[in-house]
Amino acid sequence: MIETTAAATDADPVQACPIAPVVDLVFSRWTTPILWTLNEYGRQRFVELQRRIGVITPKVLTQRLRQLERDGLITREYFAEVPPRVEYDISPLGRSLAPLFHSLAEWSPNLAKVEAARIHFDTTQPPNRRP
Amino acid sequence: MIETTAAATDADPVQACPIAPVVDLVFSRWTTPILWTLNEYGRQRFVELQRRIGVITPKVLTQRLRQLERDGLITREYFAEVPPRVEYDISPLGRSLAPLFHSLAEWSPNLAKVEAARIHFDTTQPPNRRP
DNA sequence: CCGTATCCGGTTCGATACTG
DNA sequence: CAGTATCGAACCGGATACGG
Repeated sequence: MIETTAAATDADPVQACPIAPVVDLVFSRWTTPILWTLNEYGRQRFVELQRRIGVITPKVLTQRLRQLERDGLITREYFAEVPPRVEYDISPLGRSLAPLFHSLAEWSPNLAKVEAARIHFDTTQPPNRRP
Repeated sequence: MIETTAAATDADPVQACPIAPVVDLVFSRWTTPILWTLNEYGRQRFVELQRRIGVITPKVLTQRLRQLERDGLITREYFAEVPPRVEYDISPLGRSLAPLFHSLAEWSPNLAKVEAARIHFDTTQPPNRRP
């Protein structure tokens, strides 16, 4: 590596957490719903995505779709019709994330424990300082 | 379900992406490095975490630690010594995320493909509009 | 050592309006 | 239909300083 000091080595975020790059890639804002929807419902066009995701504005949806296309996780196909039609789909690389989504879905029942932990924390730990 | 209109059903973000709550919980900013470090290096104190993670400020680290403690993913133990000592550790619930982290680590070799896709995109797709 | 308090700058998001 | 342009606002997150 270029950095020579031990401090720099310790301070390297990737060193501290090797999975951080993957997280940034896959779990950035809006990327999860987009990939999930494409993986679950298959190839679809812009407005379908927008309606299924629910609240996202066209601007932000476009931004995220471009990003995911650039990263090779989704594909975009343009049809020069009137009215114009664009179809998005998940790519093979994007589909390779499916097991990951499956793991996440499998863990989701534990959310009940999280909710219980929050209630416990809020009822036992006062908002002010704690020893 | 309680919602009766189809529009509301379609617009429900959780409906659109059931794993979104888990993602928000586990992959919020800084939570991944914190959980990873605790899971990898075991019980440690505040400054150790701070040095391993690298660049995080005490304020933000405290915020995220509190959040994770409240969610039941980590534990905090205070020792009334001089100087005071605090030790954090991953909880059983937090440790149940380990397979997830493992899946992420397994996927990380694909980052090379992402990098290649970006280069391809940047060299073939002009910055201006595309059909 | 382990935080908390305050200020402040930058990203990012949403709302809105408009084009091909 | 599928975006793009512009604007304003909110939300972190970092720097700094201080307290138990």
